This record gives sequence, C-alpha cells and structure tokens, in this order.
Amino acid sequence: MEVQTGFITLNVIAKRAGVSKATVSNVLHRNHMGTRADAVRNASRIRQIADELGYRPNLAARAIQTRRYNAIGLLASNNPEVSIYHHFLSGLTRQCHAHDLHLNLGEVHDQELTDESYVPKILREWSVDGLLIAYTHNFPPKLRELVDRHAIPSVWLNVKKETDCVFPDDRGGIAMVTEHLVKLGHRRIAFVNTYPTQHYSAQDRFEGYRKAMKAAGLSPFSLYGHLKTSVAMSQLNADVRQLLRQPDRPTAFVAYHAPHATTVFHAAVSLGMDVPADLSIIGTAGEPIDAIGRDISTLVMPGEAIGELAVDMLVRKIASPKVALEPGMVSCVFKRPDASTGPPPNILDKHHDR
Amino acid sequence: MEVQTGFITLNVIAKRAGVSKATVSNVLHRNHMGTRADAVRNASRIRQIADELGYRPNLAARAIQTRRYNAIGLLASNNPEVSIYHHFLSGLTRQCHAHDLHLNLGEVHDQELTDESYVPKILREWSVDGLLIAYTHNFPPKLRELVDRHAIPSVWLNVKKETDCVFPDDRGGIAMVTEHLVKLGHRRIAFVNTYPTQHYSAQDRFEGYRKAMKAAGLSPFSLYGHLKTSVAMSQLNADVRQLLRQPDRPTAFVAYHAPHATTVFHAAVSLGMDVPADLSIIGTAGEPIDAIGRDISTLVMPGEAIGELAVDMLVRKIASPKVALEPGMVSCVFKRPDASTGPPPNILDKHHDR
DNA sequence: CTGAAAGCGCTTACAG
DNA sequence: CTGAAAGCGCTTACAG
Repeated sequence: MEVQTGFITLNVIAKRAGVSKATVSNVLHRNHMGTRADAVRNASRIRQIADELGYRPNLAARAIQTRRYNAIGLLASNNPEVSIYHHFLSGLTRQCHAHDLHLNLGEVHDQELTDESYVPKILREWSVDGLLIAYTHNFPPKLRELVDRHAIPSVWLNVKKETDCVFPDDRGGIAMVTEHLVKLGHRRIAFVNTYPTQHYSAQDRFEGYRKAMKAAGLSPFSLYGHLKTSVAMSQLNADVRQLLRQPDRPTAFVAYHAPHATTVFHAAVSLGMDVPADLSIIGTAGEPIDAIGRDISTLVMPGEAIGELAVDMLVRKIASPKVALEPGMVSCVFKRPDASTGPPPNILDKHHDR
Repeated sequence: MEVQTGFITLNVIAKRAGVSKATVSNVLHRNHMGTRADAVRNASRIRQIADELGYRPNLAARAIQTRRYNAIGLLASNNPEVSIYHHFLSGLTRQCHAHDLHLNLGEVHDQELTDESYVPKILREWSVDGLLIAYTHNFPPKLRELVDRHAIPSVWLNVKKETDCVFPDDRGGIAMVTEHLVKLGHRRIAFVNTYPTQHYSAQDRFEGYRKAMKAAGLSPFSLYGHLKTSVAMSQLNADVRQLLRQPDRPTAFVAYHAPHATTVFHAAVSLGMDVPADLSIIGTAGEPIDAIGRDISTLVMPGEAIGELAVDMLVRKIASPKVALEPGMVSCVFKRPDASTGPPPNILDKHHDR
C-alpha cells in the first residue's frame, strides 16, 4: 500500500482517530505512560492509524518549535591533504545514530576556496545544532569568522588545539613502535615521509620517532627531512633502493603512512631482500591488510574511535556551548607487530650518522 | 561582533528596519528587482541590517512552508563490500553545492541490519526531498519496503537496474583494456579477483574480459573462477608466484581492482621479473598512482562523475517523481597505459589452455 | 487524560 | 512596492 508522502500530518491522523492533534502528538512523540484502560486503548489505536497511513513526522515543523534540528554538520575539505574525513565517517555515523542525530555533510571543494564569497550552505542557513570541522590546516579565515561569529558549537576533528578537538596520539604511538624496534635490537632506524604537510601529525610523528631514538641513544634519520613540496612515490622507491645498497643502510623503517611502508617493502624485495629477516618495516595510519599480499606491522589510527568521541563531545558542546572541552586524545593501536618486524640482520653494526 | 545564534529572525530585522517581515522576506529571499529609487535604498538597508545582525534563515521554517527541504539523503551501507560510497562523495558534494542542496548522510551499519526493527533516522523522519542509495546488494527488504511505500524519489548508486540508477561501464572498460593487451601481442592474459561479490561489477568485469578474449580467439583464464568466500591477499601472492613459475605462465594480468594489481606486481618483482618487460599488469578502480612506488596502468572508475550524475538525476526525479529515469552509464578511463603494460616477453608461445 | 489556543519562523497570495 | 493575514506541521503550557 503506497501512501502519499508528505501529506500525512498529525491533523490527518487526529481526524481519522477522532481526537485532537495535541493528543496524537502526545501519544506518538512523548512517553505517554497511559494507565487508564480507555487511554491505553486510544493510544494504541492512534499508533495503529499512524502506522497504516505511513506517518513520518515532519522534522522541520518540530525543529522550528523545539529550536533543535537534531542534526549536526560535518564541514570538511575535499582536499585529501587537508582532511581525511573518510576515516571518521564510520564512527561518526554510528554515534550519530546512537544520539538519534542526522549528519549533514558539507564538503568544501578547494576550487571554491579561491572564491572569497564562497560560503557553504551549511553555514549560510541554519539547519544544524553544531559542527564537526575536519580541516587540519589552511582553514579559510572567512569560514572561521562565520563559525566564531555565529557561535556555532563545534568540535575539530584530527586537529590539535587548546580545546574542543579530537586527535590520535601520533607522537605516543610512533614512539611506542620505534621503541619496539629498538628493543628488537635495531640501531639504524629510518623515518620516512614524502608529504610536505603543515598538519601536526607530520611534526608529531617525527617527534615521537625522534624522542624514542634519542632516549635509546640513537641518531634519528629522516629520509627527506623538512619538505617544501611532496616527493613522488616513484622517487621514494628509487631513493630507498639506493639507500638499502649502502653498507650502513637502515635495518628498519618507520613510515609516515601506509603507502610509504608498502613502497619501502617493495623496494626491499626488488633488491632480493626478505622482510622482516633483512629489513623491518612499520606502517602507520592504514590497516595491516596491505596491498601487496604481505601483511605489514601497522600503527593503526583509531579513525572510528575518533569519530565516535567527536560526536559525543559535540553533543556535550551543544548542551553547554560555553564550556570548553578538554582535547580528546585517542590512542593508536599497534597491530600485527610480528608481520613485518623482527631482529635486525647480522650486518656490520657501525654507527649510522649523517 | 558575536551574534546570538538562532534568535535573529525576520521579525527582528523587520523591527530594526521599520518594515514588515513580509518585506524583509521579499528583499532577502526573492529576486526583488526594485526600480524605484526609495525601494532600492530600502532594500539595501534591509540587507545591511541582516548582515550586521548575522542573520541566517531558518531552513526548517522555510521547509515547512515550501514543502521542500532542499536536501537529499545518502543511504549507504558501512560494509565496504556492499557499498563504496566514499568514492562518490566528492562528486556528490560538489553537485549538491551546485544545486544548493544539503547532503544528509545515513550510513547503515551492518550490525544494525540484524535488528529487524532498525530504521535509519533518515527514513523515520521526513527531512529530505529524495534519496541516493549506495547499496550494491543485500539491501534490507525492510528498508526497500519503506522507500517504496513512501514513494521517496530515489536514485541508486553503482547498481544496475532497469531505471533510476547510475553505474560505471565496467564491462566496456575491461573489454577495452583487454583489447589493449591483445593488440600488444599478449595471448595468455589472466583475470584475477579474490572477492566473492554478488555485485554486478564482478560479473561485468569478468564478462568484459571474457568477451574480449573470445573475440580475439583466446581462452579466458580466471585465477579463482567463481568464489564462495574471499581469498586472502597473502594467498593471492603465493598463488601468483607459483603461477608465474610455470612455463606457460600468463604474460599479462587484468585485475579486478587496484590491490590485486599491486599484489601481482609485487609477486612478479619478488621473482626477479621486470614490469612491463616480463609481465604486463592492468589495475582497475583505483588510481595509477599506486602504493609501491611504481605506477600502474589503471582503468579508473569515474567516481566523481558518477556522484555528479546521480545528484543531477535525483534532482530531476524530485521534480517529476513519476518519470522513470534511463540508467546513467558512465565510461571508465584508461590511465597511464604505458606505465605497466608493453609487448609480451619473448617466451615460448604455446597455447594456454586449462 | 484530553483539547483549544498560541506560537515557532517563514512564505505567499491578496489588498492597498 | 508594501503590509496584514493566513497558514505550513508541529509542540507546549494551560484549562477542563
């Protein structure tokens, strides 16, 4: 039985049931704990009619009344260098469902950012109770001004700020996996990142690595150091191959993210090396189920947990907009440590310094 | 200057400006082509006041009036085997912006599907004008019933149906790249897919390959044939290594998707082979910028174009719900053909049949 | 427990 | 061109 969408209102049901729309509203949308027998019968009759008619409450009418949209917005850049919001979607949608919230996606395309007058619909019109901002850096000043000006409750995703943000513990995670390599006996451990990102994770991951190396009395070595422009993956492949031919080559790599790890892996194998017998490799931010048919020990970013926590925090923020929320730091998980790490090979262990 | 969010209404502006709210509404939201000098002055004054006060129209109040939410919903599975909606998001959000539409994300988590009574908020409440459904198979009957029953205008993403759907031309694309290999002189071309998917793309990609092989008088060879359960990537690695050691080994691979291609690539290199001198490889549905530092010739699925077309179609569908829309088929693009394909190596070319 | 009434913020004919 | 009025579908005190 097909129903005419959008025309089944409280009024229609009320007439059918011979009651007032206030009563229908009470029965359908409030916890109407009836006790009198006739009231209970009435209520179930109303519910049945609503069901038959395929009633769906009009959210807008409710929103206008309650001053709550029961919806939050996600303001994200579509530039993958600036936002990796895809990783959070699963957690976000799950937790939105838990709070019975709609999720409004407002992706900002980079080309639009050049247009000074560009304002995403999500900010132009009032239709969410709060905002999740997935914009690690280069957040357009104009948008920030709007968010501030309208005092929209917001929580930042994957950004390190004083308050109201959620991010993974990059530094701690990388330090942990670096220590893992140190404990296995590695002394020449290289860090690799091809991206020139202004995101905190670039600094933090390197810092975690550096700290762990220093603590073990080892010299940190970053393949590219501080980059102005990104290095092509084919270049990385070539550079790693050359590096691995040196007598004082690294015996282990810590990669900024998964593709770096698979590229190092592939370069090593192309030289006839075995992983982890000849070289240990740790990836970051991907999943150990890799793309080359060889599992890789990986420090997994808890994207889902971040998404869930962000929604929880935003819900609190919406309830008390004035209260600044402590940053939410989520731990990373080291998965499959044995997959691609092991003791260093028995090569001449002279100190590696450059 | 901070404004009190949500309390700046047409009325407030009207009072400040000393006009009626009808006038404010006209000036702000209609193309109020004033001609009389005083009217023009009035209009710009109203606009200025609205601006100063940080007025944002309340979408809900408008929606209730116009019976239009100016929003569409995306109903997607969070099971990556059943929906790959992430690929479409960029196109979806871009085109939503072009049509000045909100995008509501309703992801359905698989665990919820076991719950018979589960109904996503997006269907429970009326808050979008239409629905994009990214659910290639196993769409829960309950949800379909709701969509049908309420006659919600909808377009299916990445699904082949009689009407109202958008999908890439998998068959044509794969046939094209297979022909490319045939033209290069390959005769033993293998197809590889580790997933037991009920999605049309599994059949279609294989069909495109099979057709092209038959047309060239060659025997198709699928590494795993029809699968009941998926094959681990490590298994694929091992199997490819073994296969490549056979004297009548394939000289080229067509992969169901990108990770299959990189795995084949890696397996070949681990045997000391060179790509494309010793083996040609074509990936599908990823980007040629691969994860191993070696570019791969790839048949790219036009995710962005699909997303854009889907929104356009849904907009038409919302305008005329009764009209069935022709399926939208989008062509795939063969990128970097020279990256990992070339003429077959000079190995004994005896016919490959199993 | 139920219903008449007022109101949320906006839009839309319709008079003036 | 402008404004008073009615109404969109719902919720919420407040009487009864």
